[in-house]
Amino acid sequence: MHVLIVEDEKSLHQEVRQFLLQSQYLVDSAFTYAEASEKIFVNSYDFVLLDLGLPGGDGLDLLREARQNERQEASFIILTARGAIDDRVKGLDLGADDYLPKPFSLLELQSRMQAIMRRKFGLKRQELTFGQGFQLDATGRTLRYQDQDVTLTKKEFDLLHYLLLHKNRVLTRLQLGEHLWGNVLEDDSDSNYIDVHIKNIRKKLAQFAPTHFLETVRGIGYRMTE
Amino acid sequence: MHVLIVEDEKSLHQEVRQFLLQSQYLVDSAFTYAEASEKIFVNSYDFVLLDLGLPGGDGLDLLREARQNERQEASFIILTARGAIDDRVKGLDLGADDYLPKPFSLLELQSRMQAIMRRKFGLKRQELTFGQGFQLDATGRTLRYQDQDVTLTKKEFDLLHYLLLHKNRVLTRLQLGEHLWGNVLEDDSDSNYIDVHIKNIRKKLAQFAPTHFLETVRGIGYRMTE
DNA sequence: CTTCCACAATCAGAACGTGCATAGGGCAAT
DNA sequence: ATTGCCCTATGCACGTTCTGATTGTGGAAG
Repeated sequence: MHVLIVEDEKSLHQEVRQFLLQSQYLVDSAFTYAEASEKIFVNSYDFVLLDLGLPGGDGLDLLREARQNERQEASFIILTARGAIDDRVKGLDLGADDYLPKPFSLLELQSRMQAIMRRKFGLKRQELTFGQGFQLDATGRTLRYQDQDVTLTKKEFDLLHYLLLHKNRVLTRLQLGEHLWGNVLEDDSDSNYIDVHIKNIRKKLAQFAPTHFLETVRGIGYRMTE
Repeated sequence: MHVLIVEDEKSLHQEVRQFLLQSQYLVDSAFTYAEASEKIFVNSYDFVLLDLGLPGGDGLDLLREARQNERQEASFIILTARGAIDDRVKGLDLGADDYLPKPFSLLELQSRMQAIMRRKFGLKRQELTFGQGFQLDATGRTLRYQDQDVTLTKKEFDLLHYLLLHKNRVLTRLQLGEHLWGNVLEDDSDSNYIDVHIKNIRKKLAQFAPTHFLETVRGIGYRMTE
């Protein structure tokens, strides 16, 4: 799931960002109207969290713009201090998916996002399958092989999940470290804890089926294929 | 992709450098104003990561200088202590491509660079094709011939990738050495490790199709054609 | 056309680096 | 106090990269 946060107030922005990163979203940031406009145009997001009081333009215009582009499938959630019913109505008219008045709790944000996802994808959960018979349920945090449960620890699950979200891309140890451990500015390249977790994951999965889908890319990192 | 890091604070510099190297960028370094100015003038970069608080001069002057040189195509990303809004505005006015407040996450840096690249080249995924049926995916670090995987080692992949990025241009051993090994100006012409790698690449590719697209240019270096 | 030389290609093996396996200690949750 | 998870440390094995010697080749000069 790819999310764009459009919010100029730095501390709030950072807070939301951090939270979403921890929830396994891929997060992108925009602080101004221009930045947001460009990113929405260039990338494709699943969600756009949109603050209305932006420097450089009215957030609602962004929404309008985006809705005119039919290729755009992002769900917009409007964040604003203005409790103004007016904005709310306009926003929803223009096709916003939900509306969240500031201040809001991160948990509320999360539950609204999940609600939208349910709406969007039916009642279907976020399920990722791989390697003939494995099925990872991100919301229930379970992994199944055919009909048997596979128990993973938290870190193992997160690591596998993250790799799975980026199927067919090589992820470096640094990238993994940053996402899963938040090592923002640390260089523990001398540590091998990621390797150890990978090894443990492989060991657990190998009880059920060969694990060639979880590849080592020598000198770079790891990759899930298929 | 060739990046110049301009940052006097050593540990941060090193960190970013390490990360970018691992992300397959070609990295060059400058610690002072003078050093940076010279390197920007002499070389051509795709990105310049520019710290503003430099010994020997104001970083913004560097940006201004560079922008006056129309042959200069580098994208500038400004790195500076959080909250200096003034600098930010000035930087963007002068034509910086993006702005990153310290401290920043390496992933954020990467995603911004990718965003800029998308803007610049309109690329989504870096896929390069060559020689009737070969397809190289830079993000997944895979090479395919029709539907079969071709496995290359790290150096082989990087070398091929680099040649491919400069299709139809002859690359000298010095250029290749400089970019792939960071041998800035060394006359180790007595070593033939590049030839060896070329040979190994040819050997692997030849299993699938003739390799006339990878040419030797006698006395100069190598070239990918088509 | 032949000779000759500089440069490229090839090859084997040495040196190096990286990932894997394993074990154990610290720490948090219970 | 006990359990289980996460991280660290270490040695090993293997794949990768580089070296140096040798063979092969294109092209300029005679």
